[in-house]
Amino acid sequence: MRLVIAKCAVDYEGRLTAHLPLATRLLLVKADGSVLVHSDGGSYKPLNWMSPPCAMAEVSPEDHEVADGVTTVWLVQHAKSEDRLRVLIHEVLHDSSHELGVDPGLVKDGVEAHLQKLLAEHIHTLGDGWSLVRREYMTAIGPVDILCRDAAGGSVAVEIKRRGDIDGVEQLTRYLELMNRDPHLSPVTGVFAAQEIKPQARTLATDRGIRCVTLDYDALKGIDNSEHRLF
Amino acid sequence: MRLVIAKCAVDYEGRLTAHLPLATRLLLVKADGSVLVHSDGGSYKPLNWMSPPCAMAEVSPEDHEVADGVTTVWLVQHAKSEDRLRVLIHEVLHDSSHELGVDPGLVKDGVEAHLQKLLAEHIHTLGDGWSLVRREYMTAIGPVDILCRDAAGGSVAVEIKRRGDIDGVEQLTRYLELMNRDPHLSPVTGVFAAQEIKPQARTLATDRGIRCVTLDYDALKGIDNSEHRLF
DNA sequence: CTATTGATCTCGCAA
DNA sequence: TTGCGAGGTCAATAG
Repeated sequence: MRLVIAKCAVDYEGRLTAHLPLATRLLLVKADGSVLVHSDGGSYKPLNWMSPPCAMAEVSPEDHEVADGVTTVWLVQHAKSEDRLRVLIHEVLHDSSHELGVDPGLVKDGVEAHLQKLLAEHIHTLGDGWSLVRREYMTAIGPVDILCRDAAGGSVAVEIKRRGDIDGVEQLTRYLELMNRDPHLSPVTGVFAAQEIKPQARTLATDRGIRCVTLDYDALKGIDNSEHRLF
Repeated sequence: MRLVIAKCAVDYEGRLTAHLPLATRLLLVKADGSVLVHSDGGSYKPLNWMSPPCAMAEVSPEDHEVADGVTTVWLVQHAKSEDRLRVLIHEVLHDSSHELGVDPGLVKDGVEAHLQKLLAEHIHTLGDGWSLVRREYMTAIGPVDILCRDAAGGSVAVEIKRRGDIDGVEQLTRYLELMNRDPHLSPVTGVFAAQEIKPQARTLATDRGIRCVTLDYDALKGIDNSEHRLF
C-alpha cells in the first residue's frame, strides 16, 4: 500500500465524466493497483477512485500541463472497461509504502441473511405446526425469502426485511399474485416479517390480507442458543 | 488527516456487530474525527469505519487486552447514536499527520438528470413526429420524467432510469393509472427508457403494454454535438 | 426536519 | 459468469 499526500487535480472518464479541481488530497494505491482519492472530510466514500482490476502508470505531463505546474501524471486504466482516471500531480508532500499482507476479513452478525436463517430454523415461531418448505424459493420474478406450510397444510410465502417498508409489501404482493396462479401452490397466503414495520407498510399489508410479524432478533438468537445447548 | 499503519483488531457495535481479527491495516483519521480502516485490497469501501459526527479517544487497554499484546485502544463513539468502534492497536508501523484544507468538491456529468435533459431535447429519437410537452410533468403522486405526444397526438409518459429495474416499471405504472383517470390526458401510453433494462423489468413492462427503449448516452451526446455544430 | 431516490453504488449469494 | 437483492448502504434533493 502506497500513501501519497499531494496537491493534485483529477479527471475521471467512464460511466460518467467527473473532475476534481486542484487541491491537496490523499492518494491511496492498494496492492491490487486500485486507487482512492480522499479529502479530509466527507464519508468513507472517496472523492474519486478506480476499482480493481486496473493498472497504474506514471506518465509525462503534456506541455500545456507542465505550463500549469503539473510535475507527474498518474494514468489509471481499468482492465475490463474504458474507465480511466488521470491524476495530475503538482506537488508531492508525502510518499510512503507499506507491506500489509492479506486481510483475514470481516465477521458480521445481525443482517437480513441471518434473520432469514434463524427464522427458517425456527419457523414454528410463526405458528404451531408450521413447517419449512425451503428458503429462497425461486419464482419467475425472483426468490421468495421463505416458503412454508401452516398447520392446515396451506402454503405461506414469507418476506423478511430488517426494516419493513412499503416496497417490501409490494414485492410480497407480486410474489403472491404469481404464486396464486399456480394450481399446485394456490391458495398461498403471505406473512411480512421485519424487525420494525412502518405504519404505512402495516396498513397496506393488512389491507391486502397479509399478516405482519415483528421479529425479535435477540429472542430468535436466544432460542437458537438454548437449542444448541441441548447437544 | 492522520495516517497510521498498525497491527490491530477492530470491533464495531451498532446497527450490527462486526469483528476484524488481528492484522496490519491502514487507519485513516479525518479532520472531522471520522475513522476508516482499510486493508490492502477490496474496493473503496473500508473494512470498518465510523462516520461523522463522532469523537475519537485513546484509552488504556484492559488487563486481559494488555496480556494479548494490545498497547493502545482507540474508542470512536458516534455523536448521535450508540454506534461505536474499538480499535485494539498492537503495534504502530507508521504515524503521520497532514494539513489538507477544504476540498472544492467533485463536478459530475452523465447521470440520470443529463439523460433526461438530452432525451427531452431529442424526443424524436423515440419516434418520428413526436413532440415534447414538458419535463418533470407534475402529478398528484410525483413528477413524470417526460410527458410528450406521439405522431398521432396521443399522450406518452416517459420514465427514465440509468438502469431499468422493476421498481421503475412499478413507478411508471402508478403514473399511467393516475393519468389515465384524467379525461384531458387519457389515453396515455408509457415508455420505459434506460441505458440498460433488466430482463425481469422488460418482461413486466411488456406485459403491461409499456414500450421499452434502450438509451445510448454517447449517441444522444453525439446528436447534441452535431446539432451544435450547425450554429 | 423527514422522506424519497440515485449511485462510477459495493458486496455477497445463487442459478 | 451473470443476475438479483441487501446495505452500518451514502448522499442529494424535495417537501
